[in-house]
Amino acid sequence: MNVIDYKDSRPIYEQIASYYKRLILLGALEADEKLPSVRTLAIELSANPNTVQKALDVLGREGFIYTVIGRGNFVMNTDSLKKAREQEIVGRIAELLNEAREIGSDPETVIADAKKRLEVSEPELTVREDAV
Amino acid sequence: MNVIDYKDSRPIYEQIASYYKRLILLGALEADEKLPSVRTLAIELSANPNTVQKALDVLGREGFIYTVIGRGNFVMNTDSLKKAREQEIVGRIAELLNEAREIGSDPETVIADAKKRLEVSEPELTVREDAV
Amino acid sequence: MNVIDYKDSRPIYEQIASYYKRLILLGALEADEKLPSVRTLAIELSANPNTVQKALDVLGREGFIYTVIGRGNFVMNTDSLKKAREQEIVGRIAELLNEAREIGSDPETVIADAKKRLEVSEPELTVREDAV
Amino acid sequence: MNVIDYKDSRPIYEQIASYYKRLILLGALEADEKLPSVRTLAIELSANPNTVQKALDVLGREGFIYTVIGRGNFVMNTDSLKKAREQEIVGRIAELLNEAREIGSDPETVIADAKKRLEVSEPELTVREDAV
DNA sequence: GTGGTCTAGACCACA
DNA sequence: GTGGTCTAGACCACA
Repeated sequence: MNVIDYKDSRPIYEQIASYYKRLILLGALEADEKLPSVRTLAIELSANPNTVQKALDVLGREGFIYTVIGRGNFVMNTDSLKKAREQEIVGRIAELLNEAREIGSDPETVIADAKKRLEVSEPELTVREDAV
Repeated sequence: MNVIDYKDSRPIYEQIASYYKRLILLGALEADEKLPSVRTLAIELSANPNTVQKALDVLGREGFIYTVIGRGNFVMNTDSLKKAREQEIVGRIAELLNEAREIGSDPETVIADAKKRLEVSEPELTVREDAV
Repeated sequence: MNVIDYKDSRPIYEQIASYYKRLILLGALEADEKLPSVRTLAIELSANPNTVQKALDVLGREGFIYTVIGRGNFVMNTDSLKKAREQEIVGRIAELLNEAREIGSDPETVIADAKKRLEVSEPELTVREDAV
Repeated sequence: MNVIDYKDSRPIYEQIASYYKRLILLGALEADEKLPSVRTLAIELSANPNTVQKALDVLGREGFIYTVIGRGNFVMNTDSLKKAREQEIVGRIAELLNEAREIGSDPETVIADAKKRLEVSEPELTVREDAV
């Protein structure tokens, strides 16, 4: 699988963890779904089993999966995870807006510019723009 | 000085570089102002001169300071640096908003929540927005 | 290996970096090929590991190699690097021709003289130009 | 005078030497003309007298000026200097063209591109192009 | 094993 | 005095 990007400066275990965080938050993996074994994942991802184990440790520590010894790793229910991540995002954006203001940029302008860069994904809206 | 935080996972040279980037972008240091010498900084920051040197290398490479051998390090003009940083902030916020949308959060709500967390500094403006 | 020349006024780390830039641009090292480890290179080049590390930092920063911690340093794809270097060469020659003109030399003569000094490698082509 | 550029990475003594080399090769200073004293130059250039002396040392060593002890520094006759510089330029261009060829660029294309970047300075030619 | 960081201390060019 | 380079050697994160 093309999960690991060697040109990415982040460590491999973190890339793997990020990949699964994303799948879980997006709902691509359901709550209580079992993940493949460490060995299987290592083969699928072409990574060292130690590295995969470290990624799973991170996912467990951050509440994305839970482990049942002897049975495997399972996906945690994501509702609270989503809320937590949303709060992280809110906090991070607030920090960035503060910094922007500190260096003399108007937060509203920054927000407007950021919105322009949002990937299009609301077809109705786009259509209506065309209709005008 | 309390610039270095050993609990911070970032390397010391990067913490020092970040600290000065911030001072420079905020305008706390003026263009062409001379920084303290490497040796002086090392003492002030309780770091090794080599580590300070590495931090200054980073700052030089990224256009925050320029060096005159035998004279010292000087602060670069920050106009273009500020614009570049603003663009970084815009891009980062756009990424975060995209991620929020992916996990099912409304970008507008996220923005509204982030604004609430902005350090208060322009109360009248906020009030007038409500009044409109 | 005879990479380091102590009579050369350039620092050792830069000589090492230049050496590898050349190998990479010439295609002597292929994309994604692994370089020897820092420690191995240090022994081969008779330099200190820190110095080798600094050379690799330069190569990484300038886009010639990428690093996977715990795995090693790898050669970057060189297409864009070659184009960038070609543009550098064009710019440098333009500067030199301007200077030649300023001191009263004819740029065309200078170019013709420079061509005569090109290492011979396509004799037929030169002959045919004369024949035209 | 605006000879020294602190943002230039070259040492100050070299910037001063370059400045005078240029003036001499351009003919702006005539053969056997006397240069101002070290002290005077130091003031005019806002530089340290030691630094000015070092620049003059370089100019003397490379044959651009000669010193009469107790009388001052004088400009050398520039004919041979110009020829030497022209040969340096020819050699450097040849090196660059060789390098271009090594990385797969066509020397003729490189030359053509470099010519396009030459600063315009031959009005008649330009006019004729318009006339065509 | 592999790269990255840091300290300590020496030595050099430059102003 | 000021910055830049280099060696020696230790220690850490990562795979």
